[in-house]
Amino acid sequence: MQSKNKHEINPRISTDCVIFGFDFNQLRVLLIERSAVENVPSMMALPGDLIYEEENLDMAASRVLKELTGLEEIYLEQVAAFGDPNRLSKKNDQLWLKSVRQDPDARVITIAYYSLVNLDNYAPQASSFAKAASWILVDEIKELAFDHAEIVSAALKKLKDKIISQPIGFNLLPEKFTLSQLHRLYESILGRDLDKRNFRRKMLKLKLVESLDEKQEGVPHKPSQYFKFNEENYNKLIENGYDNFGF
Amino acid sequence: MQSKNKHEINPRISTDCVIFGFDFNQLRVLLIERSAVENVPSMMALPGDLIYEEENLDMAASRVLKELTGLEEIYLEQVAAFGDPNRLSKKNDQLWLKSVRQDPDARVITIAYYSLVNLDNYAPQASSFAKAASWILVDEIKELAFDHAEIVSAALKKLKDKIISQPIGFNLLPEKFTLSQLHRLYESILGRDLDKRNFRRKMLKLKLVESLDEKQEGVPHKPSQYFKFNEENYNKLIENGYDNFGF
DNA sequence: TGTCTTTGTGTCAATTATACACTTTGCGAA
DNA sequence: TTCGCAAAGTGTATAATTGACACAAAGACA
Repeated sequence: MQSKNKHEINPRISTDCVIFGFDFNQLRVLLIERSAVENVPSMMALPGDLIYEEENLDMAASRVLKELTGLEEIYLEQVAAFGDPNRLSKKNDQLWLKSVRQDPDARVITIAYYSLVNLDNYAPQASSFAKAASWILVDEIKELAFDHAEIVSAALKKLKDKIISQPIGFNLLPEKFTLSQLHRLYESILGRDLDKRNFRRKMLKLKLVESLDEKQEGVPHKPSQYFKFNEENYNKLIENGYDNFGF
Repeated sequence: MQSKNKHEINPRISTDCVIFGFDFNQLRVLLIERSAVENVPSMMALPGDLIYEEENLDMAASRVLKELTGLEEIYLEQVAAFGDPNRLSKKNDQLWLKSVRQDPDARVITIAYYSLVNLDNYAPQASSFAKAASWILVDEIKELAFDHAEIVSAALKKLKDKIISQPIGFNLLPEKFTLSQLHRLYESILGRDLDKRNFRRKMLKLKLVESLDEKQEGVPHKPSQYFKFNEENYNKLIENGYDNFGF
């Protein structure tokens, strides 16, 4: 780690956050709008910024997320580092950087993080250099700034892998939820249908949810039972090394 | 990504490589020996160094690995980024850095990579600042420089996750191998026993190995059949989204 | 020819995965 | 009031997979 020569550089380091949210129907990602500058239309991007001196990477990701979108207290997990020397060199990205950055040609390596939230609990408030922050349907993302589309894909893959092997996903739901909501959540993330009866059977057998004495009201169909997440059983399961949730 | 203030830094970026090798019995990791300096005994470390300007992260990892150990053409996969501001600040690490680095206090964020090789095919040759490079049993690693023990743990966890869900591991074996060797390989990585008959049944059903018309010779017991990896079937399996190898 | 060592093999029971369709509930419109 | 609607909720049969378990076969060597 100590050799020195002309090739070496001090690149800049940023973090970008891929926050997935679920609106009871579809999976969305929190994106900010990059301001339009001369000849460059505005464009959606992941919330991300450079890290600070005294921060570790996790802290940097949390801070940046809060600064750009107002969201805080979100558990973030690392996706990967993205460091292609050309990751900022698409023409529009370059033009944009030139108009807003002091050192537009500096290489930037980014550490991507992801998380899952119940988007009803988080109303993003754009600030700092973000012009807007909003929840965009994953399926409708077209072009993103820099290599952010690639980062979103990598984060989504990570999320799929994780939800297959571990019963996460309860963070995305409100305190009380119905099994149909949970079912749709899993289908949204995995991008495929899951049999309703088999899904319910599995969930109930694991005892990760317990039914409340409360039903939906005012719906024009049979009201569904509300459930809550049983954190105690979840912790037991994880302690026992259970890592095959099996979807 | 463009705000500017006093907190921001240009840290240095390195890569560290966790190369796992298998000697037909146990899992080992390729470590280099960090030179002793005044008052600091020599210490084992992962091969790692700073990245170059024009390199992407994968290329940097390959180059660094080659420079320090002579190993090349190894497929490396990212583990994670490690960027704690104090990751280089253990006392002995600091003393060592002061004696060999021009800027011992610079913060260094490292991108860790890992791989698996058949160690018979790779005889490490220490060079550059590595005093020695050798294959150390994973179970016998004691203290490593910097946060490298943490990095090895993270890489091992990644390797386990991967070998559970995907039939990797053939890269670790010679072109022809016996099912017992493959069996021991899996047991070494997972750190637990696997039933011999069940293991063989699963391997043969997946058709990832095919038997050769060749047996062991000169062994003082029943000679075992040689097999080879069937790459075609492996690719088919991966294409079909098969991701539950099931160990 | 006997002993040693590792290879190689089959079955049964338990668990898990998959496929599949109808009844129930409550609302609101006619 | 009753009818239709929409989503909730429920059971079973079959196939596939897992896990546990013990002994015979092959070849080397003494």
